[in-house]
Amino acid sequence: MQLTIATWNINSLRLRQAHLHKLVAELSPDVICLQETKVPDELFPEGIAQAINFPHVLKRGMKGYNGVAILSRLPLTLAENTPDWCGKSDCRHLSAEVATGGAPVTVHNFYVPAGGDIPDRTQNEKFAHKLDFLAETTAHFAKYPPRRAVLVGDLNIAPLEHDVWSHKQLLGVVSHTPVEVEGLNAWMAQGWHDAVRHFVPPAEKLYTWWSYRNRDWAASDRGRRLDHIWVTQDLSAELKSYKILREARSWEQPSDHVPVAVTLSV
DNA sequence: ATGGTAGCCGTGCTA
Repeated sequence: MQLTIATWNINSLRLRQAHLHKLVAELSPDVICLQETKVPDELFPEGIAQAINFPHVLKRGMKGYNGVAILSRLPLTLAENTPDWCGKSDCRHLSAEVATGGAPVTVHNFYVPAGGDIPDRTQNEKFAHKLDFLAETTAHFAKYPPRRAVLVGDLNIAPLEHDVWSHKQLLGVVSHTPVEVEGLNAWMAQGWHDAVRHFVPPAEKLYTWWSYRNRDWAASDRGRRLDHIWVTQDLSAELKSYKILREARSWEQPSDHVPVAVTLSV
């Protein structure tokens, strides 16, 4: 069967429930991974998953910040005992097994710390947290090599030169600094393959996020590719297509991120 | 070099 997995930093699930209908119409996903849901589990709007016919829901949310969720058409089994990253219990990761026609597929949904403004771990503890988070995920997947897995999320790093609108101007800006890129690449090297760059040559500009702090995001087009989909090497030959839903940045009261999806045979 | 906007919740924090 074909499996389509979408990822989206929705920046408040309760505020943008209606957008999920559009996401489903445009991408026809089987699994939707959300970040920055910004809703505690007890206030999670269960009705929205029913309304879009995604009966299987896992969520890990908190008040005000962060929060991740997985909505699925296919049965999910929560992966228990995943690490408490950096000991913060701050709702940045959910992992589940998805029941498919064939063998199950493991999905990881991550929301990596943004890292604050100053790219120096001694001056900025949020940047230190981001680097520590990358080191922990790298060590985790080195210890437990992933198989038949898909990793998605807002990883808050644009690793390639053409994942940002200006490589030179962003080299010192958090999300594109060499130390972050090195950390992300070390993580990816633990068995992962970039499923979107699989389809798009590195010289081609590719963005999934455009700042709110811009009067005309489309005209200036100062984007970054912060949202990613990776697959394990055993699934890379099964990749069929990808889509970045750029038009979502123009939806009414939009998120600053747009959905990304990949389809593979499983 | 600076400021710009958005969402949550309180008059600031995080992105």
